[in-house]
Amino acid sequence: MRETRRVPTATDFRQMLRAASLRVTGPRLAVLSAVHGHPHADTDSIIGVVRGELGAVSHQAVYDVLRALTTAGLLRRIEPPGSVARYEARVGDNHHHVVCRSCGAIADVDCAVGFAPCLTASDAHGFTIDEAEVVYRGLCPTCVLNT
Amino acid sequence: MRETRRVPTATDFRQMLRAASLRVTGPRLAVLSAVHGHPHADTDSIIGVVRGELGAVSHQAVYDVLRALTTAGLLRRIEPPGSVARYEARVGDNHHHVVCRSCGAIADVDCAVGFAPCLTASDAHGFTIDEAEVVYRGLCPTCVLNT
DNA sequence: GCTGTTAACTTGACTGATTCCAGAACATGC
DNA sequence: GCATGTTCTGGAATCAGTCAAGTTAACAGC
Repeated sequence: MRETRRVPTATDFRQMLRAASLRVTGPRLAVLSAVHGHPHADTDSIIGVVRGELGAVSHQAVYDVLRALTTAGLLRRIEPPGSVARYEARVGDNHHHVVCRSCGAIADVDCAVGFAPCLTASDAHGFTIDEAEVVYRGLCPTCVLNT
Repeated sequence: MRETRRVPTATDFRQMLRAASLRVTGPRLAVLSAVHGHPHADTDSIIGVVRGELGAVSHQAVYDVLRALTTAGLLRRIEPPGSVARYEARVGDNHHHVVCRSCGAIADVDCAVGFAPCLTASDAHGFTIDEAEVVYRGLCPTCVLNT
């Protein structure tokens, strides 16, 4: 059902940027790579990873790149309640997240109820709904053990 | 199915506070009243409403009261992505929210799929899930017209 | 009703995430 | 190569929310 997700190479990243008509720069490649390698990482971690790879990069550049890549659709920004913004590289598939109440760990969850889970709200007050984002809350395996 | 929701009086708020073993103070009554009267209001609006009623109240007091009432279960804190924290007085019933992409308006939505909508995630990575929060995104009636 | 205890409020400073700005550096089309 | 428009740098600003110390006031017990 799910083929092995090949780890994208620098060339892949390059092509993704070109396809989005964005210039290919060091910070952008590094950010793309960092997010692919560290799903659900917050901005600060990403800055750390990028700096580890490139040396000195301003936090401003990372914020800028993250926003550019997000609006270009190469990244997805998620904002779990009680946490700072995080980014992930899985885009385009309708998946959601579990957040651990205790340690804040995040994992991906494919929705069980098909592709548009709760899109059929009973009474939407006249809103035109086009997306439903689900955040599950609970305890991760580690925290369950330490209860 | 749904009886008329009586607007709570100051006496009701008083009793709610006592029931939660919280002291009855002016700021607390004013905050409770403000949130009941302005659902989905952000902290700043609540501060405004409370000051309009009581005169000078420190923002710290309002933050403090909001947290106390939230942990006591009298209020619910919601954090829509891209917006600051908001509070509402509907607690205890499993309902969700629609957020307008354009103007940020928020409305309540009762979940269509019963009482525990998407709690059955297909693969929860070993997480023990106990709650699902759904945020619908779309356009409110007003913004649909202005498209 | 008075009083002591202790929770709640005030004041003011502070943190941490994010954004804005102006100038320097750079990728890319010609 | 060169011009040009975008991107990056560094610093400062903003904004929601938190911390800490001291003062005030709710309310339980007399």
